[in-house]
Parts: sequence; structure tokens; C-alpha cells
Amino acid sequence: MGHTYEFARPALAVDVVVFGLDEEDLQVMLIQRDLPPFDGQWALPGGFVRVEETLDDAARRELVEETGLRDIYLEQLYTFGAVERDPRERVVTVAYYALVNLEGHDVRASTDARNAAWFPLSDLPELAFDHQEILEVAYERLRGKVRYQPIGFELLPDRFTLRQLQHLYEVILDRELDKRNFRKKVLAMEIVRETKDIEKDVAHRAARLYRFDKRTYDRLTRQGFNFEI
Amino acid sequence: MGHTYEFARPALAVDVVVFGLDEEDLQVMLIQRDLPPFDGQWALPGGFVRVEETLDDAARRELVEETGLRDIYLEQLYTFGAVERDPRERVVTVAYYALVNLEGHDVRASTDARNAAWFPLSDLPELAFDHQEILEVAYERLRGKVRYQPIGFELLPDRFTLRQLQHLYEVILDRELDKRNFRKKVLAMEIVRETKDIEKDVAHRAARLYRFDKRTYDRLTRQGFNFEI
DNA sequence: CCAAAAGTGTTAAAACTACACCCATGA
DNA sequence: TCATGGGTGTAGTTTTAACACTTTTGG
Repeated sequence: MGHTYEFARPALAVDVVVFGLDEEDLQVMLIQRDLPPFDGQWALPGGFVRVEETLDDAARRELVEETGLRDIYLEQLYTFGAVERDPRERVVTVAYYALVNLEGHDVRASTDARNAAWFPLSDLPELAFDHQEILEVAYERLRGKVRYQPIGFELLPDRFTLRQLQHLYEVILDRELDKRNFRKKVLAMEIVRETKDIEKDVAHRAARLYRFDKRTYDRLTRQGFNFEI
Repeated sequence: MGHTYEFARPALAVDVVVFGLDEEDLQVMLIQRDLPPFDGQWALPGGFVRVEETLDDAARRELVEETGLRDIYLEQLYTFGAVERDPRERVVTVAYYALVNLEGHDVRASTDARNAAWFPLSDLPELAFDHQEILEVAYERLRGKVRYQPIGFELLPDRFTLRQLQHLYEVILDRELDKRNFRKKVLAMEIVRETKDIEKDVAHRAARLYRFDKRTYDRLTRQGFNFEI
């Protein structure tokens, strides 16, 4: 970087893969485009980075503007720079992924989210640009990271049952886990704390609710503990 | 991304953290700047992205131009977008890290590398821009990734002793490993193959040379095997 | 013959896996 | 009273961790 810019500049954008979880599936939030290129097709929420905002700020701003989602877990994923990825001109995009608890956030509460909708990961429409590839990289990252960082809790409500937690891992890792072994492991780590409450309105015995104990997690981590499912 | 660019654009750069390993230490390649800002200070090799090249191409081009290093392991790290990270103007940089075998590549063979030099990670000069932070993120990534991806071999010559391999992990992970357990584990994975040769010119019993067997690694990986040290 | 690193096995503890039944609740 | 999921323990196997001595080679 020994000299100033003497060439044409690529444009710089951000795109966000928002994952949500319901009782069935991992879901992804998509936006239906209403302008060319790819008019009418579904795409990841995103937009251009302004010169006076950080990349994280740009991603959060676009999320609010396009989906109404705010204050959610957001992490940078990868930067995609294929020369022809946007047919209009050279656009490099910094991709993020976000995790959101589907029960706690209502997309439709947003003003400008007429074209936003959740799709199950297993049944996505055709996506604009290289967004299919971005989404695959995001899912790959989520699957890898969820095993050794306690990010999965971001997909659950504040208080959750161990069944919900196990279901989360089963959906993301795409394999079944043994109930007894899973509970033993999670409880042995001491990073989920039992609350005094139980589920409501279920047609069977109600399960105990637990809470992720971030303080204990941070303390244990400083002592060399490694989270792993 | 529903509209074209109506704002000023950030400039886009790449920077590369090149790691090398010798008998002592992890080393990092730095460039001494000869222009403001930070004139005379050391910095990561890097430069602006051209509009007709991919990010990977830009990183490789800058590496060749500034250090003479080519055909080395290179992987995207993270994109840094703090608004004031460059005092001249808004510059977003896509950081990479690279791994190189110090025995196999001579920096001084490069034409334009008068200002390039290796520094031990444990004794770095003050760096320009936010390059100290980039370097810390790169080291963190290397430390995390080396345990579950066979990238460490990139830091060694084609044929290496098990001692060299163990030393590599000890330096990167910053802790001692048990010789017998380490050998057992590595050999049990069957991804390093014994050669028929041994070390030369050592003042003690010469160790057997091994080679990383990428074909076997790929085959095992397809079968669900997970590398882990 | 000395210094330096190569090479090699065993045992105890811990972690992991597989597996089945009774219990509580609401409909 | 039935359907549904909640909740619990054990035994066999595998993996990990700790640990010390003999061999080979060049100087």
C-alpha cells in the first residue's frame, strides 16, 4: 500500500445470511428484488457500504432497512470478489451471517419488509447473483462453528428446553443425537443453568426451562475450558 | 442491493500476513514503507485491488511484487473496515494469511524486495495502520485452524521429520507435546507417509523423513475422517 | 566415549457410545 | 386411559495422558 489509488475502484457491498430456527427446520430470510438485475428473484438482504460507516454498521443498517431485524447476532463470514459476480459492474461483497430466534422477532413488524420472507434451507428458490454460493458457505460455517462456540443459543429464546437445544444441534449438524448422552454432556459443562420454570401449554409433561449462562461460560473459557458438542 | 451506487466508494485493498517457520520461531514477513503515511515504518505486504482482478489474484500479485513469494498457500482471513484505519481516506482491506516453507523460498531472490524482511512473531517492530490487529487475528486463526486442518505442512519442506512436525505444533500452539503420544497420533492417522530417506548432516542419529500424503488425506476426508491434533 | 536426538509400550483415567424403561401431563 | 414427550443409569469400548529407557550417529 505504498501509493494512492490510481485505478478504477470496485464497488463494495454487504450481504447477510439470516438463519432462524423453528420446530422443523433451519430457515433463511430472503428479499424479493424489485429492480433489475434479477428483478423479481429472491436474494440475500444487503446493499452498498457507505463511506462513513463500518462494515458491521452497513450490515446492521441493511438488515433493519430490508427486514426490520435489529439487535441480533451478526458475524462476518467471507468476502466474495469474483469479477463477474454482479452483471452491472464490479462489486465486491462482504458477506455476514446472522442468527435470530424466530419466536422473538417478527419480520412483519418492519415497515419496509413487504418483500421479506423466511424459506426453509431445504427448499430455497433460485437466488440472484452468487447468493446461493454465499449461503452454502454460511451454512458450512454455521455447522462448523456451532460445535465449538456457544452460538446456537442465539437461535433459541432466552429460556429453552433441553429438547429444543438438542433439536437445534440435530437440525444444524443433520444427524440424530442420543438424548441421554446429550443431556449428560450439556449439563456437565455447567453453562446452561436451570430456571425454576417449565414449559407452558404443551399436551404432555412440561419440560424444565434452562438459560445459557454467559457469565459462567466466559469464566470457564478464561480458565481454558473448551465448549464442544 | 436493489439500486446502483449513489454514494462515495470506499477504496478496497488486500493485505497479507505471511507466516514462515524456522527452528526457533514463527516468523512474519514485513515490508518497510518508503512513502507516507507511516513512511519508514514496517507494514504487511499489500495494495489496492484492481477492478478486473479477483481478491485472491490481488493478494497473489501483491505478494509477488513486494516479496517475490509465489505459489504459496494463501487463504482469506477477514475484512477490516474501521472508518479511520487509513488516515488518507476510507480504505477497506481484505486480509489474507499465507504459509510458506522458509527453506524453500528465498525472499532475497525477488527483484523488488529490497525492503522485505522476516521478523519473529515474538519480537515485531511497530506496524503501520491497523496491521498489528490484522496480524493478531491471523495468528489466532492459524492457531485455531492448524489443529483441525492439515495446513501446518505448508510451513515445512516437502519431506520432514516427525520432530519438525511436532516442533511446528509446539510453536504454533505455544505448549509442549509428548513425543510418544504425538508420534502415535500422527502415524495412526496414516496421512504422513514414511519415505526411504533420512536427515543429512546432523550431529546425532538421523531421523526418518516423512511426506504429507494429500491423496490419502482427501480419501479419508471423503469417508468422514476428521484430522485433529 | 560423549552429546544429542531418535525411537519405542504400558497403564490408569477419562470420555464416549449404545441402549430401555418409568413418569408426568393434558386431551 | 391414552398419547406424548420428560427424565434417568450402566456397562463396554475407545481415547487420552503420563511416563523412561535404549539406540544410533557424528564429533
